[in-house]
Amino acid sequence: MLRLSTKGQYGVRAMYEIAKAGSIGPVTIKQISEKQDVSVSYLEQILNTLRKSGIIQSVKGPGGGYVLSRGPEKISIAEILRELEGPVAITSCLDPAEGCIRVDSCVTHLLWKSLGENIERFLDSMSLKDLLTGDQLMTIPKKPGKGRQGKGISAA
Amino acid sequence: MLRLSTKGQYGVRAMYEIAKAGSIGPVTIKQISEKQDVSVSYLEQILNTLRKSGIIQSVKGPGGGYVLSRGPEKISIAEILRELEGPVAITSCLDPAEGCIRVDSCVTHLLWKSLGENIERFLDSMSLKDLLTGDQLMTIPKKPGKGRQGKGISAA
DNA sequence: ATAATACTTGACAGAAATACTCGGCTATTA
DNA sequence: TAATAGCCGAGTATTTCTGTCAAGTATTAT
Repeated sequence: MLRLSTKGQYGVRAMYEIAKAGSIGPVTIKQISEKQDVSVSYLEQILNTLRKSGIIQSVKGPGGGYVLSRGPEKISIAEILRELEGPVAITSCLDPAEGCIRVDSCVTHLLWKSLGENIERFLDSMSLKDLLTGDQLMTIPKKPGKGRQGKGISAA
Repeated sequence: MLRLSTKGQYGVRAMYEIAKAGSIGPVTIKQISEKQDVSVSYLEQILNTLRKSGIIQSVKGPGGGYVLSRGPEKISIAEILRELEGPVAITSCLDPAEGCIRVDSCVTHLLWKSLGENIERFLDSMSLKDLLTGDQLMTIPKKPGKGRQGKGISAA
């Protein structure tokens, strides 16, 4: 349940590649395609959306590619996903584009709303920078408890 | 993004109706259908799944219907959704039924894993009982800040 | 017994969303 | 001016979702 579309996933991975290049220079779609194993065509579509939102900028011509518009610590995962997939909307009721007909009579309304807020809070708190510095996290033992686990993972 | 299927939503609403009847007696599919405005056919499918998982029991014949197998405080929303939609799996990588080919090379793996755990913790902490006693919550003012907001809504 | 009630099961079908591909165009620079 | 690299919109195959339908089984009131 609650699966993220590939578009969102690829988008974050693409942003990671752009962020990783950092000050080295623009990253081409082809490079991202090879490193992340996603087709050039599909990436064009994804990166185009992200460019229009102002989160990245493109440089045309030879030596061109994509660069971040801001520092990686100022770009949240939430922002990337929101641009590609719209706002978090557990139910159509909670989708600002659709609206709810029953609101008050729907006993589960608040439940889904809370869950959505919980998720957004998590995604807002995670930045591209966290992804960059988090490479080491990959080697952390399966069982949580020790080591840094990223932020925003507080429970009830 | 991250929408829950109607199956899961209807499932929770159906469970709510069964829980609400409580000790009064079994609730028929027809009653749930009318109160929650979901077709009988579709509910049959949903309730059958929930019955097989042992979360509810059916009583056949006239005067029959469905009853909870345990107290509403012992049935979490997570359990209901898991039966109907499978485990939380933000990406196919994290779906136990599919598995991940890249695990270590996938920089976003831990990110999605943390998000998934965060969501599960939330859903695990919410029970049917919370839904029952939460009717009053519906009238809480739109802006959060005051009043009880349910549990598990802690931020980073 | 038997009729009425109610759950049980599996197949199937239309709609919608997803996950891409394709072809041609525009801008930049060596 | 030619090569590079992004820009753009339409189109399509696939999958998933969201349900419907029909025939069957079990139980109980009368």
